[in-house]
Amino acid sequence: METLPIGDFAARSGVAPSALRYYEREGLIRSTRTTGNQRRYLRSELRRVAFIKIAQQVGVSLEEIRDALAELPENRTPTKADWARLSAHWRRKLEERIAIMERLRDQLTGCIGCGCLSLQRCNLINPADRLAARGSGPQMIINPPS
Amino acid sequence: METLPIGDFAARSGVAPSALRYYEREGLIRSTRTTGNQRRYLRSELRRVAFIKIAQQVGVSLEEIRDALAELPENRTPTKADWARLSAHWRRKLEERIAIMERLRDQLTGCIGCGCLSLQRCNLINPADRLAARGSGPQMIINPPS
DNA sequence: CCTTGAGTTGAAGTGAACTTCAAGTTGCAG
DNA sequence: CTGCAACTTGAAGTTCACTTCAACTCAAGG
Repeated sequence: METLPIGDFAARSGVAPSALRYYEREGLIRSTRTTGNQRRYLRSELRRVAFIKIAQQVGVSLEEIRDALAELPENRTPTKADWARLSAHWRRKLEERIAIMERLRDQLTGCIGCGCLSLQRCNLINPADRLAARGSGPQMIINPPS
Repeated sequence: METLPIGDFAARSGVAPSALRYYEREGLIRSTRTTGNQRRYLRSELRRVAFIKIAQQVGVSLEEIRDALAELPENRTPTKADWARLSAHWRRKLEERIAIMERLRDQLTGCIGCGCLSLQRCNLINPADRLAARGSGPQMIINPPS
């Protein structure tokens, strides 16, 4: 089966070789090795990298992405159906996130204008159906204590 | 004018005192000092913190947020009009970002299913009207080289 | 007045997601 | 076969957005 060395794979995926090695260490992607220990990537791995990049745009951490990718079959190249199932899952996450941002958009001007931006009662804060934007950052807004 | 010590201000804003000191060092917020060198915050600073938190949810870096806040008047407490102008600007950013995520949502399943997720020609990649999701991360997707 | 909780500082630590570096190895074009 | 770009590794460095720590000072109730 045709494989790509890391430089070509990096060029095709738009991800730096160093990042690809990092992803591999973190268990997000896999590669085979030549007899001389150099990485060779299956073309199907491109789809994994694409998924990683898309999930990152949505604000998902590599750890969560790894967990999601773990649902793909280990022993065979994932089929369209495998990918479709996974992407349906992410579609829902994406929709949640879109909903949050739409609410933010609808209320931003009003809230700032009216001065309710005291964070106490404004519904920009503490939305029940939040989706973590980032692992770090001001978790209190989106993930209030208690 | 009535001011709040850092603990109270932290409680009301939902941001830890350490983060507030950090924001001050970075020039995002300001405080006055007591004779004994303790910080006292104007209530109007709460609005700044709220703005910071909202912008962060949208995926904006503190540096960009600082630059945006720099447009507020230095010498007087910002009025509703000042805030409205600023928030109108961010509303547009938010709308761009929502549009990107909607396109992502509409094409995710199809793209993954069809295999075009090779990142070459799929329109999930290299959208012309991107908005940086994060300062770090895979800028190539959203900010392709050359 | 005195205690004690709240505040002060600079410096160092954290975690995520990488990148850079040094020193060495591999693979292929000529 | 040789030369050189591309590859390998582990370790250390980077940026962002904070947090934690140590050592100290301030403010307010009893």
